[in-house]
Amino acid sequence: MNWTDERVEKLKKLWSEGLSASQIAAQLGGVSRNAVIGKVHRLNLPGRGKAGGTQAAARPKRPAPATPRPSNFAARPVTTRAVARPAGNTIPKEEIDFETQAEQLPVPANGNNVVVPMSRRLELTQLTERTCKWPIGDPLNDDFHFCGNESPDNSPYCTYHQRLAYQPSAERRRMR
DNA sequence: CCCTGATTCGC
DNA sequence: GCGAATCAGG
Repeated sequence: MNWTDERVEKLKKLWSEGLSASQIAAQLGGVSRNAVIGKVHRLNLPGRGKAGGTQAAARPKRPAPATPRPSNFAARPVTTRAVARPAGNTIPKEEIDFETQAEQLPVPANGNNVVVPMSRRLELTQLTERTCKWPIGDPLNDDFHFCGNESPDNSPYCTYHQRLAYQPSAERRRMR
């Protein structure tokens, strides 16, 4: 597809709004994210400094053409060190007042321990073949998003939303 | 593996 | 000028 003036304008606009190259490519259509990035560079648009999700600056221009290795020298064993990390926590502030918790979760105690998974809050343009496409929220609202959790094989939904989507007759009868 | 942007280079 | 391949990083 050609880079018409309109498309270039849209590119500039979306890029300035901070959308990622792949998102822009998805909106423009007919181009890859590489094409978008290439065009951005050719237009001399400001790249993404440290914000959003890119670094890769100050790289050596050359990937080192060919290593002139002395034949009497064996390849040096690269020593990689594993550093112990502080281990980030994912503690969801459990400050629940036990006297106030009249009703915790509406989970039916009929045997299945179904837990509503946390969604990844993906936007439409970020969905891939492996992401759950279960819509959450009002499409007219600006907090509309998709589940985005991993879906098995080629299924459009994750294992949780699969059940909601297809509701096996046997399971449906047991409900409520 | 998913994603991000950056760079190179044959076309 | 274009963008796939590749690279580097989260």
